[in-house]
Amino acid sequence: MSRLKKKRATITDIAREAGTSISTVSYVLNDGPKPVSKENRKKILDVVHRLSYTPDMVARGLKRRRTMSLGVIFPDMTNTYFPEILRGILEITQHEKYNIMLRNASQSVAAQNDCIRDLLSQRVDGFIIRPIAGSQVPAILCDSGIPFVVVDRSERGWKRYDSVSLNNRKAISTAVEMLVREGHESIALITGPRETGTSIERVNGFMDASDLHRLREDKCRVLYGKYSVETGRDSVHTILNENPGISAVVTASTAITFGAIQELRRQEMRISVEMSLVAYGYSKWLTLLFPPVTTIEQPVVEMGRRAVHILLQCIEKEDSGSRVREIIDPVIIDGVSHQSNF
Amino acid sequence: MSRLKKKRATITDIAREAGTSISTVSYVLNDGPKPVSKENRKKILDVVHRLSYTPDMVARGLKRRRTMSLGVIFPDMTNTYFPEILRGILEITQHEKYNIMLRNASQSVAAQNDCIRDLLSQRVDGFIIRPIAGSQVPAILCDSGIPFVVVDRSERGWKRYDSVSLNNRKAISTAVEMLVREGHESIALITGPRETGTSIERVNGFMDASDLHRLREDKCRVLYGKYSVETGRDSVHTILNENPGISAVVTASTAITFGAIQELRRQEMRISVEMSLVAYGYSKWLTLLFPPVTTIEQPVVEMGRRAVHILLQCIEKEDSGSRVREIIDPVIIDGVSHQSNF
DNA sequence: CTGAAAGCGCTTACAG
DNA sequence: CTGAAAGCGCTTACAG
Repeated sequence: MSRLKKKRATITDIAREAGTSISTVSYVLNDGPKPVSKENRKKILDVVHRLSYTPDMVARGLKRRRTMSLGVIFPDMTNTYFPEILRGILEITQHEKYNIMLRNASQSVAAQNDCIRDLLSQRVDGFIIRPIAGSQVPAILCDSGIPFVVVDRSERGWKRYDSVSLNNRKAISTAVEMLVREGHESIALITGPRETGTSIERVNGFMDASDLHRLREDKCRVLYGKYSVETGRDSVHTILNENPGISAVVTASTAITFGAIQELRRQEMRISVEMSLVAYGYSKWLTLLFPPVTTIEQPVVEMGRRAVHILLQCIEKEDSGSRVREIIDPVIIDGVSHQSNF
Repeated sequence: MSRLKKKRATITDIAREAGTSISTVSYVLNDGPKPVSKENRKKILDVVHRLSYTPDMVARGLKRRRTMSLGVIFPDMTNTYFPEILRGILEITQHEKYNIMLRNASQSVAAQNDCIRDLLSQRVDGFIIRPIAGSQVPAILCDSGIPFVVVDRSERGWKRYDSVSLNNRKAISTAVEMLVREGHESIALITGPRETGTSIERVNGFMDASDLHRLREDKCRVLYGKYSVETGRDSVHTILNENPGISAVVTASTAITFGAIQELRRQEMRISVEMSLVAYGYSKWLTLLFPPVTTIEQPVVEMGRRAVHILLQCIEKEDSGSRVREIIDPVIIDGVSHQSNF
């Protein structure tokens, strides 16, 4: 149980034991850049195995000027949305032998800058960043010359950089269309803050569909709030009080959806019967509610995967090529038929 | 937009510009181990700022033999349980200026070993590991002499090491007691695999309470399955068919709970009226269901926090001191009163 | 208070 | 096919 740090074998140990130079050891460890004779290779590999040698990636990183690690910055960690993106990121990075260094910017631009500075100090090879709402691209990030890709938002200055985001506009217009097709003419959208890019996109989607199907403006309604449970709850409350004609609701985030359902149940409104609901969100729990809620799914894991792909492109081919701007379409999950998947 | 990697300033650049030796630069950067004159300090700090120098943590890590990073290994990432633990871990590590290197062991012992080997190669200063169910402590981990702490499980060989886990036994007995106090005498527990340590603990908790309150064995029932939605669904189905006398259910995980609720709703059983339910789980969504479900919360975020604390103790004070074995008590969340928190 | 020098564990251009 | 040597960017014991 002693915690004495037994010193690990180094390339020098291997060389000594195998009776070669450290260069030769390195050549076999890296399969190059020089060839090594069969005998030496075997001798070296034997020793490597016997001493259970693992190369020191720190030393290698210093020498190669490549750490094989990516900085990942999210505005917070309490939101379950970000762990989902992370899952997608991790899936690819682990496969590609990259490390990620995760940071929480605590919803503050200052903290976000600290994270960037810190990660620069760690010598990450690239960044994946979900910007704080309304923030500008930090000078420190641009100046570094390190490639980065923006996920989930592309507002303001960020627009000029590689990014991957969701097709929020199409998602909401699809939701509305589904309801129209079911015969609804009086539909409400519950969405986030009025000024946020993502919310504007959602409202545009709502407009697209209501224009297309000539829904009467006075029979529809957009309610702004936050992407939160409270907003879902309060908005449903408002709708039931102020707009009794509304027969269907589109909820623009997972949290809003849970809040909305909660309030509908509390008011003993039977979902799908007295009030129809289409949810835009990502939580696997969402599809598990009963009665099943039709969900337009945010492919949030996929967003993480794509971000890594784009970033590794930038890092590995040093092409300062053209900007990549991916927009991921939503996935429609019919509440009822989806049940069988679980 | 050119991606030419502008070479970063090094300590040598700073020394040259400030007209001092690199030693002196290092002394001010580290506030020691030698004192530096006011003038030199100022000159150096000016240059540091002007060149926006950030120390190369890779080089520093190599020299200091300390990377300030912790390896974190989970058996999978699709389960939303692990991101919650991660959140707790990250909260502390970020504050303590540690990095984490996250790995997914894909529910395989072989992959788990690969992760350990890999992280050893990365020269992490310690490990936090949630072992694969039923796995033994990998020799490679013990032999490394690197400190580690086990989270969430403490079966088999793992028992001998620092760990932090949940008081699953107490959680379930508490759940049962709450139901007994409400007058229930015929209670079912829906839990995970019969052999797993965590499941055994839960069943023991169930026994504790039913013994204490002299519940008749033939009126109660324990249903084994997986910690999954399907198990929740199927078990409720079974109970309703085979044990019509049962008036209350304790669900032993979040996923089981969602499955159970889904099935109860589908069968049009009114929760709390025709069937009472106490859930053991962690998802914030859980408390948002309506009618509100009384929840025994798994303090899963706290588990992450504690794990880091213990590990940093081991790393920073090199005491090969006695084993730490923390067991975290559950938190009771009364469904109804909790509503106001959102 | 200051600095020259060794060294952390690697990679690789260079010479043989 | 092999190896001696320089160097990646730091820290720190040692000497002054």
